[in-house]
Amino acid sequence: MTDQQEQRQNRRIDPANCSMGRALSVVGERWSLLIVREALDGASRFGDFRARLGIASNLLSTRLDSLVAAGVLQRVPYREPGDRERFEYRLTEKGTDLRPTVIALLEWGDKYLADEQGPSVVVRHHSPEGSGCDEPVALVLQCAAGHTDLPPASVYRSPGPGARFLPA
Amino acid sequence: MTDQQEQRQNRRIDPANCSMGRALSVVGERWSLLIVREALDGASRFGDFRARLGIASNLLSTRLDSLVAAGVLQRVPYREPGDRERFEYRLTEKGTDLRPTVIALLEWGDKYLADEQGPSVVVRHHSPEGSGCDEPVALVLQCAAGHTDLPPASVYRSPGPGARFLPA
DNA sequence: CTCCTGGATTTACTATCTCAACTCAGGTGG
DNA sequence: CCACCTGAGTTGAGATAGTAAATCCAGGAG
Repeated sequence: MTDQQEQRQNRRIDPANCSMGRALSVVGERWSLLIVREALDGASRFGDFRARLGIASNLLSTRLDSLVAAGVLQRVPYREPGDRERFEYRLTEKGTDLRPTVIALLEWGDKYLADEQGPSVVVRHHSPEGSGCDEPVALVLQCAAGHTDLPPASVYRSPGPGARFLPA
Repeated sequence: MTDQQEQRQNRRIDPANCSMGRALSVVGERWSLLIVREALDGASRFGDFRARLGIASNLLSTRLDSLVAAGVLQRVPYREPGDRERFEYRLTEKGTDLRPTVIALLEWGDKYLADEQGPSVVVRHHSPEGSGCDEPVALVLQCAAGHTDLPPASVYRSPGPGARFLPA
């Protein structure tokens, strides 16, 4: 029996009982991750997002609301001098924790979909004003024993504490 | 002038000229990444995906086609004994390279959206049959100088070779 | 007062997704 | 030879999500 045949017959984790599916229900459509990307890059106001993304204002409105509802963004009042109170949308910790996801997509896009000139964006270590190394940053898969550079085949999904299985 | 104000006025990279946007045009809707997730976990046949994901067959059909067109999956004929020729969908390298994206979403979901019992899926190092460490695997942001555990604020986007800027 | 501006909401339209039913090619059993 | 089963789709009606454009609305500015 081949691996695949075996896998097909084994008790399988219910795919709906997967954090990735839930994650996608929050950020799994056209705009959410792009909004998060811009927020990670400093955008916070309605107009910032609108200008940077070219998103329709009604959609931006509903997406911002749903990201606030999901706890990814926080609605914070502000007031520019000589202007009325307005709101801006700041990333929560839950929001900034999407950075690896954004970077993973960015890296994949850079590898397979970039212009001939190369990637348009490079993520670097150390803040713009800071001193520091300024080296490019990458995501690395690493196991708890410290092994790194894991080839795809050496990584597998196993049931965790919250696993539910499919009926045989 | 605050950082944010400065950022708003500086020359900005055209957000459409970003690999992440392009990546999202390939895998940025409800099902593609779930299909890739199942494929990474061994699914390859129409019925595998259908049973595991509960996706409507027409959508699965079009999604598989578009993933093949995008080069994420490859359509390979096979024939079970006593059966006619059929096709299965195998990940290409471009497809398996989505693993970090899948894992990033999984980790985020585990942190914020898991059941009380904990995550349902743990990604581990070393294949099921193999000897080896069997330790859980995580994504780590690491810069080329070897710095790791980079706090969100110490990472920034800078223009790469293919950058296009927005008109001031 | 009236106009202007940023931040939305409304409306009308289109595209995409869901669910259910149907097709179609080949294999099997009678 | 023929009815029928199975896996892999296709078709079509209705719901959901996205797009573009117009409108609203609460302050300030003139």
